[in-house]
Amino acid sequence: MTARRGGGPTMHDVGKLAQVSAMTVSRVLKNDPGVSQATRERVFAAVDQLGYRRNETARSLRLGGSGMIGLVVTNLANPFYSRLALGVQEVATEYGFRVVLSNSAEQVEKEPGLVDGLIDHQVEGLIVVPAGSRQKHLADAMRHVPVVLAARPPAGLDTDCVLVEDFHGAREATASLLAEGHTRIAFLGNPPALYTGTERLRGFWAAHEEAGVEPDNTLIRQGLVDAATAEQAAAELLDRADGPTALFCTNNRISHGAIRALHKAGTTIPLAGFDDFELSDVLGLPLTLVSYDADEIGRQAARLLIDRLDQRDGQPPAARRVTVPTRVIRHGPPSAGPGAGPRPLA
Amino acid sequence: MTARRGGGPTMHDVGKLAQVSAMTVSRVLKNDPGVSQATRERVFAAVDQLGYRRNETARSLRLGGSGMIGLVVTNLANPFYSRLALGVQEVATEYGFRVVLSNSAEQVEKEPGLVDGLIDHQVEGLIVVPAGSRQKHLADAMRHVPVVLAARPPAGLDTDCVLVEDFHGAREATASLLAEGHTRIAFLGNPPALYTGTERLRGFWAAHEEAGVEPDNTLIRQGLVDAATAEQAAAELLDRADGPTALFCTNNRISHGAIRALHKAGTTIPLAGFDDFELSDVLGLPLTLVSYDADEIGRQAARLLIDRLDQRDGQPPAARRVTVPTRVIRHGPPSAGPGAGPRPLA
DNA sequence: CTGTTAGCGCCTTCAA
DNA sequence: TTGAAGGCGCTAACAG
Repeated sequence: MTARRGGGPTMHDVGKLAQVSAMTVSRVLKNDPGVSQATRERVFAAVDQLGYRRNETARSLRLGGSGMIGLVVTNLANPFYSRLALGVQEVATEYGFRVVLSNSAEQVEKEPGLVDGLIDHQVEGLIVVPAGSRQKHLADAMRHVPVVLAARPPAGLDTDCVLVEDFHGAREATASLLAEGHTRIAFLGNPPALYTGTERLRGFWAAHEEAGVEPDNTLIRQGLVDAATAEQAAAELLDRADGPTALFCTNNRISHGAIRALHKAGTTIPLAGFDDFELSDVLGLPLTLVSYDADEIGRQAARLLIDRLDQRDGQPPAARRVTVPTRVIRHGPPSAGPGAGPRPLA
Repeated sequence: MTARRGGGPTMHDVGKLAQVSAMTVSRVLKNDPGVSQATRERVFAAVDQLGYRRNETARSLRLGGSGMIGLVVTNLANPFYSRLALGVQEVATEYGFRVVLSNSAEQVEKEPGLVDGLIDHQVEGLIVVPAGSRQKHLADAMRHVPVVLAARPPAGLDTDCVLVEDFHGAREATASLLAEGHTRIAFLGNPPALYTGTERLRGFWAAHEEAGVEPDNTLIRQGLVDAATAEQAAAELLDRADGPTALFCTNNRISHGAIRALHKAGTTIPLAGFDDFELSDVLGLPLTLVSYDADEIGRQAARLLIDRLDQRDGQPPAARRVTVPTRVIRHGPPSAGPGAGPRPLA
């Protein structure tokens, strides 16, 4: 309640009460050894009595270095991002940094503003999952603080990033469908402007080539941005006489949409996709999911960033690229194979 | 890269380049009308050339008021909290505040430290979803800044909160099971130390009383903290000869655990619970879910807080209590009623 | 229209 | 072991 703007006791107030100078208070609070036990105690008592809290804003102004790192993601409601954020926080906390989180709420055009805002607030570094393909604002940001990218590679920037084995995972999951005899696999993908979009399509394609199967271009739908668009695309494909015998989805939201389409159509065909999700194992659907540790992406990104922060005075390290492994998980009933065609849902 | 601690150009640098004083730069950046167009342009040019960004830390030190509000939640990975966070951000941004997010990662004992840290960083107010039942640290916090509680009522504090219709929702969902003839409904609940725990149990109980059904105490399990503990509790109950014919779960994680237990047991009985979740409609289970808008909790909490911030100099408003409505959603096949007993899963 | 002075709360440096 | 001076970057309040 004391808190009208600028209220609150200062070190000076504490000092007055403890009958020492503000300087001594500062020393006590910093655990500086050169203070007598007696004054120490008086100071702590005064701190307690006043409910004094050190003003970190003033402190960082003086010291230079706010102890904060910024994290920019597009959509916290997507578990991928929230887990990533948790990973970042875990490592940041360990190294004494605070994380300031910004969320662009799916609006790509807001990202530059968020990045600028974080820099204005003196974050010492940034971890960004770029929402779009333009990274000019990140180049600008790098003039001020180190920037590490997560889940997307730099485009025209020279900096670190943490990536998922997008190509490998997509290839493996697709291969598993092909191995079951499927030759008409639909591809439901996010916009190709995104790295993950093209990379996962490449994996999909490579698996086909390796299996000697020609992908049917009419079964490839890109540019899906959420569960709703994915559901519609899936529904259209399923409705075709020469529809797919299996689906490949490039992320969790697209899988959700496709699953909903299958459900509404009252049929099921095997589905492979990126990102495991909660309850995937109880759906009773034949799922092949490419799973990876989103927390770990965040942890690694934080480590790369903090490492860069540690080396600020020296030669900045060359851009590094860290990869987080994927593994394929099978859920639900064994696939009936392509011959069986769409099964009615039990 | 320029960013060793304390680096970066200052207003003074900009001024020198534009041949004006730092004060004039300040005025230009603040859109102060009393500056000639010519100098304006020179200043902007200099800003551009230097890549200057105003130091918000110094600014807020001077102005008093950081423009930040703090949000403390236990687990961002839970969609309930991430949606709440989105709601807070939405309103905060609208009013020109930045949100600093802290996550206690399920460790109740970390919460006081997070709150203190946010205060040290000069947040102007706090929104907290208290993890435990002790709120002493929040009383301390209120000495410094206004605090608004979300999803839990204050205990021994005099401040605003935003609540869900816990009692009402639980009663309604339970009543719907009772109306189908179930008399042996298991209650799977979180720790009774939590408000939501007791409140939802009250609703469960009230529905029974109204239906003239005596709840079986041996079917009531409280203190479940995550999906795993819930799964185990559900499994034990389902294993009993005189087990329940329906389940009531007090939150999404407990529902997930229970659903997994049902799945592993290869049976299904109707399940009612708090929190709708993704794909709930596709599970093919008879679900009765109490749904509400978690974003809205965040939005309302932010509004209450900002309103308090606006009134800092005047008389602080009396503690307000806002309620977010619930509604009951039915998914999956119609309930077979209690007579049918556990059905084998399709 | 523009500049000077002073100080937000803290800490580094130097002196006692 | 403690204190005084000065300044981090910025901006109100007062000149001019």
